[in-house]
Amino acid sequence: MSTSRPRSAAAVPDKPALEGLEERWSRTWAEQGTYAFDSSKPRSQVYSIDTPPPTVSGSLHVGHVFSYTHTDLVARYQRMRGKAVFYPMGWDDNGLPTERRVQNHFGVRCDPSLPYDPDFTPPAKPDPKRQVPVSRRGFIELCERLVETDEQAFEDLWRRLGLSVDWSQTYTTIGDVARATSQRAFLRNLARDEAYQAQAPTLWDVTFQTAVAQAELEARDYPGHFHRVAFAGPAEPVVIETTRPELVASCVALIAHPDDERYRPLFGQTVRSPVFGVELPVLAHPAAEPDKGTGVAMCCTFGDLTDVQWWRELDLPTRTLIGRDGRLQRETPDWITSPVGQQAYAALAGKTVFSAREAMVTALRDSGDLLAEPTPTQRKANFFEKGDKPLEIVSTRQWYLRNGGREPHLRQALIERGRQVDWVPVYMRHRYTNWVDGLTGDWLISRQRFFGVPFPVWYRLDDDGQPLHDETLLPAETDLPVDPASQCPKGFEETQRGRPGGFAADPDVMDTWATSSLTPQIACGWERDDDLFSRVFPMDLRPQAHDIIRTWLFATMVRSHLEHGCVPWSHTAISGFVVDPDRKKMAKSKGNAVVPTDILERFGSDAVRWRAAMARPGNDSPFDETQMKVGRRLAMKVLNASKFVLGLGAVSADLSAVTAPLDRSMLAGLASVVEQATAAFDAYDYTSALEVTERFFWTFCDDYLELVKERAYSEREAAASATSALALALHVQLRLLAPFLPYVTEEVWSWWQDGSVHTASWPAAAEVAVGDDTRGVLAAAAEILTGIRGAKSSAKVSMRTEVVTAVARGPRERLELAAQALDDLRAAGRVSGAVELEPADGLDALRADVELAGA
RNA sequence: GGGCGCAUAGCUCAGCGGUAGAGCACCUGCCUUACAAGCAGGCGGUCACAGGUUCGAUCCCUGUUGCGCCCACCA
Repeated sequence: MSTSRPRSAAAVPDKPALEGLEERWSRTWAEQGTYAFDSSKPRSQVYSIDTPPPTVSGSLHVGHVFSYTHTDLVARYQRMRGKAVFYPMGWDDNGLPTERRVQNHFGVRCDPSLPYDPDFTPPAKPDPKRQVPVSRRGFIELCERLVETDEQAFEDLWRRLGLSVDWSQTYTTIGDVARATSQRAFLRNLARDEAYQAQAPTLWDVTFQTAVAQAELEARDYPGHFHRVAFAGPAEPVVIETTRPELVASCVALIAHPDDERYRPLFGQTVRSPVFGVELPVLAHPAAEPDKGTGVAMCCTFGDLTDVQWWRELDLPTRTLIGRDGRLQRETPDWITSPVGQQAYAALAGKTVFSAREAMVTALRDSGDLLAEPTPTQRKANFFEKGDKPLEIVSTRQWYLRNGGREPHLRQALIERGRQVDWVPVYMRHRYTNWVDGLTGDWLISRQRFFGVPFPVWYRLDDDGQPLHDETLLPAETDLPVDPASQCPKGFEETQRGRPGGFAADPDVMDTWATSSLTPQIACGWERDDDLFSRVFPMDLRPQAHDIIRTWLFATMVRSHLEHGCVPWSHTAISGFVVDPDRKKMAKSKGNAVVPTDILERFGSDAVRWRAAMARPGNDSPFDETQMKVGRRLAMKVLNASKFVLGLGAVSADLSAVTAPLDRSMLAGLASVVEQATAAFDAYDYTSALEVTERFFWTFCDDYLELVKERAYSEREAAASATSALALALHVQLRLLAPFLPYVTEEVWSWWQDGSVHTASWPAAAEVAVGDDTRGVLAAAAEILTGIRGAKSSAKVSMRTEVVTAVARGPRERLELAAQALDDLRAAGRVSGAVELEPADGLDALRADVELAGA
């Protein structure tokens, strides 16, 4: 064997077992730095992976276990191919989930207006009703403290699963590096005019009181009612239909389609709103749909995105009614001028949308303008994916990043970037293109939250203490990360904060995707470690699930395109979900999630990995425990078969000693398996690589081992051919299986080889190449053996039963192949007499007719 | 309404122009000194439906139906 030095087989245990392998080998790998990244390799010899950072305040379920295993299979294959694998792990501790968790755990709340107190200690007994305020910096410190334990638990699980991550390469999405990177990238975007701020209608979550981005929307069914409402027209009442009567007071126009004959005479005229008596124009716009409702719509600022379009394109006034807290504004709007209208508004002021709607329906009923009882309907409404109240549209000042939503050129460029990435599976690219094509605006990156990366921006204050949004004060890149709430801009004193003529910090934080879109830059050492960056970026692989193509994948593409002018990675592999047996997505909230530690405990890591490997990229797979048992059986079989092979004395060999046709035939088959598995892995088709390897392995065990063991046991010279072939086959198969079953393969490797199987080289077909002359010998012999076994099976006798005579019939060429392994066949079939070979060209398969002893 | 995917044995899935495959489950046997968490053998399918192309279609094309996911639909 060329790659490593054989040792004696004395290390083979009597009773190999799976128990204890995870603990032993994961410790060894950690101690020996088996998976450490070799940062001296040039880019061409590096394989770098943009691992998804799991949300640490969430919990891992078996779906994570599967998808992270998929990535590890590729990582292990590339490592064995000789690549230095850059395989970092991040922890996503940025954003709302951690914010809530830290609040509950420590009994604190973040108040960015507070100065940083380095001696802050959270309450000894957290009281959820009395959360102690803490500065943003203090809050981040608490977060970092809390996630440390979470991260340790996650790391323990990943290590146990056998992920070959380089644990010295970890990052968090709220740590210094991530904050500095996010702020640096933002400052660069700002300098290139890719980031800008604007006062504009914004999708707004009233619960979290923050703006949300298009990518975070979720349309859900929402029950409502249609209300037929009359506006006083010049002649007759104009009737509209609305599900949001509470917005009548913010109505700015009635709008119908320009070609709609029913309303054409009204265009240019005015109507009066019911209850409030506000005079409103009737206007024409092609976005109005004649067959919806009554064909004429009430345009409010803002009820939905069509309102925004009308407002913008028809240059309508802004009559904001709903505040950031989701309640109708308390002061009577100045556009309601009649005393009756003002009095009516008083009944709505300060109410939530829900109560205001009830009150408004009463008012309309009283005024006689509600023409029919409301009829129930199911409508779709936009929700923040983490929220539970429909989004409102509120005009606010926000930061945006250009993402092609408004610029066709940029949009096309980003779609083109999507084409430059190899998608696994390919059809997932459509989801990307589809999403980019459907963008309706730029990426809103600011959030009115506390725990996140703050915008590295201050504003100069005017003489009244109001921020001058055009006069931004920015930090130097070398000073990043900054917390503008606790640090002051260059040239100012902290005492000038909030004072007229002084400065104020931008109060917002970045969207969590604005940070996680930079995982390649964070992990690869962008502007921090130029040498590393040049060796690992652009990366080779982005593995992720299909539900976050529109968010994480797209956002990462945007950042890389804008900053580096290239794609962030050459490949992306999209995992499916693990679903429950009813095909529903597993989620902790649904109570159908399977706890990974439990599964690993019961079946072992290799078994779980085997099951994960059977799920092809992009395909959802149902969770089924019986499948885990199959993987466990394979792992056990590897231990037992290896023990047997080594016990036969097959520990060292060279190819030239393999002379028996049966042995050569087996190796020829193995050479083909190596080629197929390699091609499959190169195409990221780990499932096929496993299938072809596993199929061979079972044949190897059930047919070849049975046929050859008598000869291998024997003292004859022919034994050397068998033991050499066995040793070669084991050496190759262990490496083929190593990415899938890292524990048992490492265990067996340690019995007779030095070093780790995981740093051994991926097998080459040449290692077992014997030429084609004996191809088919093993298959033909196995076929006759099957016939003999079948005869014994139907006679319901033991396989040990002696066969007196056997006659094999079938195509002449197949018989001739089998003839080359006749002695082995006789031994395996326990044939005491002769095995006759009778050509029968009418048959297309080999048959065996046997006479059993004692029959 | 648009996009994408799926439909093959009871279940999970391969195959994708030339007479239907695997594993699991099930049935029948076998303690065979590597493995009973094993081994051997077996049962089981008009490859969703309807057309078309072809000498030939599970496979290619068109349509239909059903399922899943994504997006749009908020008057």
